[in-house]
Amino acid sequence: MLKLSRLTDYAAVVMAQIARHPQASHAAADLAEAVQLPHPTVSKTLKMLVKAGLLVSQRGVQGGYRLARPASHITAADIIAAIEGPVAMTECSQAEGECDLAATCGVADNWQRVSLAIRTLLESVTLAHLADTTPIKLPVQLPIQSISLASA
Amino acid sequence: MLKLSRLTDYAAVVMAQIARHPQASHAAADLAEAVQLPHPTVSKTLKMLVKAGLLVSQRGVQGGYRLARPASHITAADIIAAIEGPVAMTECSQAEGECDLAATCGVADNWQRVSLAIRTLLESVTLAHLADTTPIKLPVQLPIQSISLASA
DNA sequence: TAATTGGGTACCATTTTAGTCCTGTATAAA
DNA sequence: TTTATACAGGACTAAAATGGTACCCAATTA
Repeated sequence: MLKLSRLTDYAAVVMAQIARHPQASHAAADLAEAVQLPHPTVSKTLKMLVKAGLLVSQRGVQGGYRLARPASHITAADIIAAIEGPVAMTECSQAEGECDLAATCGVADNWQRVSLAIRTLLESVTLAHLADTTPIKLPVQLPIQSISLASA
Repeated sequence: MLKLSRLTDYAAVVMAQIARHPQASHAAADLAEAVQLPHPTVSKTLKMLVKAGLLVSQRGVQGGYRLARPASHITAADIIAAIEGPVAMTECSQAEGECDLAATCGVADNWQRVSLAIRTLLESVTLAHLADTTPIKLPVQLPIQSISLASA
């Protein structure tokens, strides 16, 4: 299904929540309340986002989390990578060494191109887009079609 | 990682193998040999592809598998869906009923737009592309960029 | 009728994921 | 300096998904 993990979903929701009030410091408990998810789980997610450098944290009274940089400079790919690791479609596309089956595979190159296209797409969607409640109007039909046609 | 399952990877490899010899009937054992994967696993994958309507099978002596339609009319999205179910990024984007958290989610709409863009991309890549050993040249930089800009 | 080849399904082992909890540490206010 | 607050890090468990195998049945053809 090419599905995101549930934690990644949480991460996006939480990041969006923070992005809507960028000047404030957000405690984990407050965020959990705001998005109606269990505190420990939200907390775990936040820690991962800090480790990935998307959030900065402040301990102690009045502490909490803030964006590490403007929402327009944080991409969907960043958020996904923070929770799930590098965005890649196949195992061989992230392994260092060659895949044992490279000789008989025959699709590796083109899969990687598709993977790259998806990554580029995800890098072009920012947290600012996601946090905005007004829809992004994606004119997917035409530009995307042109990608496949390029090979024909 | 937005990664495909390993079986999906196998499916793509096997489909590409069949697509390169579209007129022949391919027995599961022969395909397993050709792609250097265990027979039972390849067999399982083939059954899923038949059930999804991407391959047709013939039992008995000289039986085997063939493409159900030309490789140019089978998409990457078809293959992924055959193994993993419908292509969707989030759980809520495939569930019938509303998500309980819809009220506090705040990113649902735009995630779905991203999901749609990816699906459209995957639908634009055909098995003919994947089976071709010459690379598809994807000019991803420009057209994809234009998608995000459309919201700005 | 016998050999071949796919269909369907059940099953198990392993890995991944989700979720919780506990202990430690930094901060700020009293 | 003490104390309450809030994050850091990691261990741990339970549940689910995944990968892989095996078995028996059905269809086809020689």
